[in-house]
Amino acid sequence: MFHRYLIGTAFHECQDDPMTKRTDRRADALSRERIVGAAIAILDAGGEGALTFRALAARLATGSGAIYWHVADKDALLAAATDHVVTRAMAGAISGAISGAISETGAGGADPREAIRVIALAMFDAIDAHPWVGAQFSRAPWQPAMLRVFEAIGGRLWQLGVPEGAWFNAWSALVTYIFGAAGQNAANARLQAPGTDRSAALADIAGGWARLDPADYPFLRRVAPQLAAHDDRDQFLAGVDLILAGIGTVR
Amino acid sequence: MFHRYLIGTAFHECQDDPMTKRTDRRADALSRERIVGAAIAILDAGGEGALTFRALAARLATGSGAIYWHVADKDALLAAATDHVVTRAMAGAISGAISGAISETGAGGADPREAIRVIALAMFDAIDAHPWVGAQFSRAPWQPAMLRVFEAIGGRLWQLGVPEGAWFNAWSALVTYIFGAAGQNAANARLQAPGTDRSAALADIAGGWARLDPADYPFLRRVAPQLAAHDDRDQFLAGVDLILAGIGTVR
DNA sequence: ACCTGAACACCGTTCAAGT
DNA sequence: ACCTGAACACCGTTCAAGT
Repeated sequence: MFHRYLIGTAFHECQDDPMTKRTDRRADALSRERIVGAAIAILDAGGEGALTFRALAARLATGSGAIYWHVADKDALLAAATDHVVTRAMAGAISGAISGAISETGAGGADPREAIRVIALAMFDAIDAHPWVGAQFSRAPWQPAMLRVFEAIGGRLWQLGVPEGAWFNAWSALVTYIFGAAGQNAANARLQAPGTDRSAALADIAGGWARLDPADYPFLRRVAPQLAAHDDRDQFLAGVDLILAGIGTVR
Repeated sequence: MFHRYLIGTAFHECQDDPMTKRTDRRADALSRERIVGAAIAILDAGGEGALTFRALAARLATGSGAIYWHVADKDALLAAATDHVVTRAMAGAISGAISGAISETGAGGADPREAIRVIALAMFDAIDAHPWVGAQFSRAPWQPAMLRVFEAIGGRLWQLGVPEGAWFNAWSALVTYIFGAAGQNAANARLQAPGTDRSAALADIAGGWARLDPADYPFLRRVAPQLAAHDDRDQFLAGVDLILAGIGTVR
C-alpha cells in the first residue's frame, strides 16, 4: 500500500548507442521512469509552473495523452518526482555513514544527534536544490521515501535514550520543523527574482524592518541586522539544535 | 512599503436595507473589501481550487474583468485574503489578554510562555478553520499581519529574559515551527475526503505503520498507536513547548 | 499493449467598448 | 472612474482512432 509510488533510483535519460541505431521514433520507449526524469528536469529548470503535460510531451517527443498511460495524473507525477528526490537525498545522507556521522543500522558509536543533523541538512539541501519539492511534502506524507526519513529520525531518538513516552512528541516536533522550515526556505527561493542574490533580498527586508515604527515593532527593529546577516542553512540547523536541546530536558 | 496590503477588518457583505432600496445593479458598488470577503467565502466553502475569477464575478454579480480594477491579480487576492484571516486571528489572541493570558503591551504579570502558546494556537486554529491559508504564508511573509505576529512572538522572548544574542535563533525556530506545523496540518485537512473524520483517517495511516516490516521500521511500528490516538492541536502545542524548553537551556 | 492528437471544459488575464 | 464580457492563450484530462 505504501509502496505504490516506488520508482527506480537511476535514470537513463538517453542511452542511444550510435551502434544500435534504432531511431524508429524516439531513442527509448516511454516509461514511468523516463517521464519522471523529464518532469524533474522541467521542474528544476522552470519551477512548478513550467511542468505541463504539453511541455512534458514535447520533451519526450510524444503525445500528451501518452503520458496518462504511465502516470495517473499530474498529482501522481509530482508525487513520484518528489519521492525520487527524497530517496536520492536520503541515500546521500546514509552514504555519509562511511565518514562516521551516520550508520545505516544505527550500530556503532555514531552520535545520534549528529545523525539527525545530517538527515535534516540532507532534506534542507535537497529542497533548496529542487524548490518545487517544498510544496509537495505535505501533499503526500505517506510516500515510501518519507517513511524512511521518518524512521531514520525516530530511530536516532530511540538511540539517544529519549524515554519511550516522549518519543512521539519529540519525533513529531523534529519532523514537522525539518519539513516546515525546508518548505518555507524553498518558498523564499521561489519568491525571489531569478537573477538577484539572496543576501541582497535579505538586506531589503531587513531594511524594511529597521524602518518600522519603534513603538510598535521594537523587537523586529533590534533583530533586523541579524536577519540581514544570517545564513539560511545555519539558521535551519540552529532550530534543529534548539529542538534537540528541548528534547534533552525531557526525562 | 509593508502596508500596501492593509485592508479593513470588518466586512459588510450585504447591507441592503429594504428602506433604501437602491437595486440599481447590485446591492453595493464593488470594492476591494467586498471582493476579498467574497473570495474568503469561496475559499472556505470550496478550497483554493474553487476560487476563480469567474466564480468570484458570479458571486459579486459583476464581470470577471471588473475585479482587476480593484485587485492586481490572483496572487494579490490570495495575499489580501490571508492577511485578513491572520489579522482577525491575532486580534482574537490579543483580546484574550482580558482573561490575563496575554496583554497587548506586555506589561503586567502575564507569563510570556503562555502568551506565546496563545498566539501559536491562534495561528493554528485560524489555519485549521481556513486551510487554504496554510499554503499562503510562505508566499507572502512580508505582509503586515505577519509582521505583527512576528513582533508579538519576539517581544515575549524578550520579556522571557532570553539573552539578546540568542533572540534571532529562538525567534526564527518558533516562527518557523508555528507556521510550518500549521501549514502541514492544513495540508492534511485538505488531503482528507470531505466526509470522513480525522480519527478514522489517522487510524488508517497508523494501521499502515503497524504493518510495516519490523526489521526496517521498528520505530514507526512502535509509535503507530500514538499516531492513531494523538490530537493534532495538542501535538502542535507539544512542539511549541519543546522549543520553549530548548530556548530555556540557552544562556 | 502502447501511442496519437484533436476535442472538451475549463483557467487567468487583457482590452475595446460601454456608462 | 468604474464596469462589461468577448477574446486570447493557455491548462489537465479524455478518448476515438491508430499501430
